[in-house]
Amino acid sequence: MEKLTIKDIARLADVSTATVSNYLNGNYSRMSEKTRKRLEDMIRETNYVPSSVARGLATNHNKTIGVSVADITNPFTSTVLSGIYDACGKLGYTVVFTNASSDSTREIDNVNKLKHQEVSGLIIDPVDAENAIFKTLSNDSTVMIDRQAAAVKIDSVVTDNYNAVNKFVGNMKKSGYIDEDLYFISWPLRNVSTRLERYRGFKTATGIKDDSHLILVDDSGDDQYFISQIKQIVDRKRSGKVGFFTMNGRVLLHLLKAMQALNYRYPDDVGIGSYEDLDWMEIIQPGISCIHQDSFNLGVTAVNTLVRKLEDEKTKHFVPQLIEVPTMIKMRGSY
Amino acid sequence: MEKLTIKDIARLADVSTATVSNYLNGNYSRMSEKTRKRLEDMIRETNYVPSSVARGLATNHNKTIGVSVADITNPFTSTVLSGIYDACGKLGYTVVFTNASSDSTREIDNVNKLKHQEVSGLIIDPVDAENAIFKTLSNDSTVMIDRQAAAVKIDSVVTDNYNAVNKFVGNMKKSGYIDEDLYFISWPLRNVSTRLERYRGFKTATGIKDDSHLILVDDSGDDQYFISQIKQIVDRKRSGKVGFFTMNGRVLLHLLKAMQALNYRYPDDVGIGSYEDLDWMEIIQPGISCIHQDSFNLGVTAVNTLVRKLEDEKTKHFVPQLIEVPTMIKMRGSY
DNA sequence: CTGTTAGCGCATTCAT
DNA sequence: ATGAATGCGCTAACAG
Repeated sequence: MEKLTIKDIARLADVSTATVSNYLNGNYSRMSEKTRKRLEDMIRETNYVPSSVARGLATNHNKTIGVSVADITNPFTSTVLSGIYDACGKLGYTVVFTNASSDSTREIDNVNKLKHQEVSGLIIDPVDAENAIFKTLSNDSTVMIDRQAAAVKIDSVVTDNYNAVNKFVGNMKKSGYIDEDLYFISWPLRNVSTRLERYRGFKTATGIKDDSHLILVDDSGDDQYFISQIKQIVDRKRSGKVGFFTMNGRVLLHLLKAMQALNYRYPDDVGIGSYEDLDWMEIIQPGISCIHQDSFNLGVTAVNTLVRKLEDEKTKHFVPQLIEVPTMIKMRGSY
Repeated sequence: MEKLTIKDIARLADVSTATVSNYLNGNYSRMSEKTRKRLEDMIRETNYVPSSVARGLATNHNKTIGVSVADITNPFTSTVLSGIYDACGKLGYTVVFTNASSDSTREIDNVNKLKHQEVSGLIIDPVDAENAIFKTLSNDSTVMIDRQAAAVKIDSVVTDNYNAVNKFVGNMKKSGYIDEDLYFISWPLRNVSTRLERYRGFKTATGIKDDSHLILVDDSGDDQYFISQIKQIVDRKRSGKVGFFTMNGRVLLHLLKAMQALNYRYPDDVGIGSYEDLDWMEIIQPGISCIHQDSFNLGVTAVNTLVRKLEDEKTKHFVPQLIEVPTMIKMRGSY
């Protein structure tokens, strides 16, 4: 199958390329009903599809959006990407994909590459929302996802981290946990907005002002120190039971590992709650009560707000907005 | 920042665009050492990057590869994609991403879109490897991943499903399980090569010829029938313990759910093994012994074999190959 | 309503 | 060693 060009179609339909071009772009008012039909048939018969590359060159707008994700391996991220792809498809956009593997340096490379790739717009799920590279981006053609910068200069689509945790931990209190025996477990905060916001929600709910109830873990090294902290907390509990809230699924995994090592069981020995809802959380015994986020919708929303900006010719220099996507609490009996 | 073109560089360096073009393409033999230096400096200073769109139009080879995955939400898939992206980056290729969401119809759309997108090559993680659409693709510019067609017409990079399961189940036998009490749990086979191959490995290991030891589940509906089957099998066991091998992580999740319902515990009441290694498998108590596949490497291998074909001008019409990536057995005490 | 023409940014002969 | 000219496939005035 040789590739047809607009010239071929023009010749076959006995019109000029300009007319074909107009047809392709829906400018039907600029041709007779007859030639329109003729082109319609011609194109269907020949299965002709215009070259998006050539079109991109001519219009400087190729209907592709560049995506940079922090870590595609994260189940949250892949669902977001799924939403992005779906929404793009519906709007006729192509997505070129980029992955930072949680490395801020690679994130910079990715954004630069994407900029030079001449994409129409950018969606970024940032490793580091404060990265200087983002200051080189215009809010007119980019939106951020999940993590927001302290000073939002670019539209950001995020989950309602603060409110969700505030409410969830509030529920824990209602079922008997006291402030002094509630703890927030997280990756090192490192100025990452999701962590900060969720923690802020925890602090509001418990009224704890200092960081004495903040426990940190990370993926590197063993968990010896972490395990000893958990033990100490449980040993010194003030009330009947300690309640832990983990910042996400992987942190929860660390907690479960530690509890295993210490031979603690939930919900009897301690109570557990978590941000993020992963498939295994409803299978293990008992299921984990958690905050479920609609990550697919996050992706869709990002695309829609981006494309709205891209295709809105008149108004430019939009004022940066923070768009919060609601979450859902799933009760499964882990506290 | 306005965008520079090859013309600007030519003017600034006081040479013709042809010379700049030659420089960009590494044809240094076609210019003096002096102008070469000049261009080098010029380009660095101005931070000029040639337009890949324009280049694509001119050369009809845009250094982008199109990827169609069956389901980006699958952790296996996202790791593969990660490998694909990494390898592409190293080779200077861009990836345009497409997701079928396990829908064979969408897969067709994706492939068509990609073909018309004028990508240089295609990597496909198929929903249905037997899809007729793949017969329209040339082996010279595409490779398949994970699932293979019965008659391999396109290079396919897969894990060594058959051998891995054969060996794993063999190990189960060595530790006491008898053929009659070993069962293979799977999604409906539906001609999906990974399922067929893994099942074949199971049959070879156990010597069971018929399908009496094949149990099917799926994600739709409740698991009542499945649960009753499990119960029946355990009730009628011939030896001390029944051993189950699940075809992948999600199937394992169904089994665990059923066992919970039946109040069975592993490794005491029954033994468990699985294909696929997910993070929660080493956390739950006890950990799940399984077959770990290097999915990242699968992606990398796919890209390398694809790009080798794309850039090998002389030989075309390669003979389709089946490339097997080795797996690893992780013992964790679930049987 | 329809056709002509001049680019878009780059690669590639063919001259010089 | 270097440059002028032409074309890749399409869009966008501008004519007619």
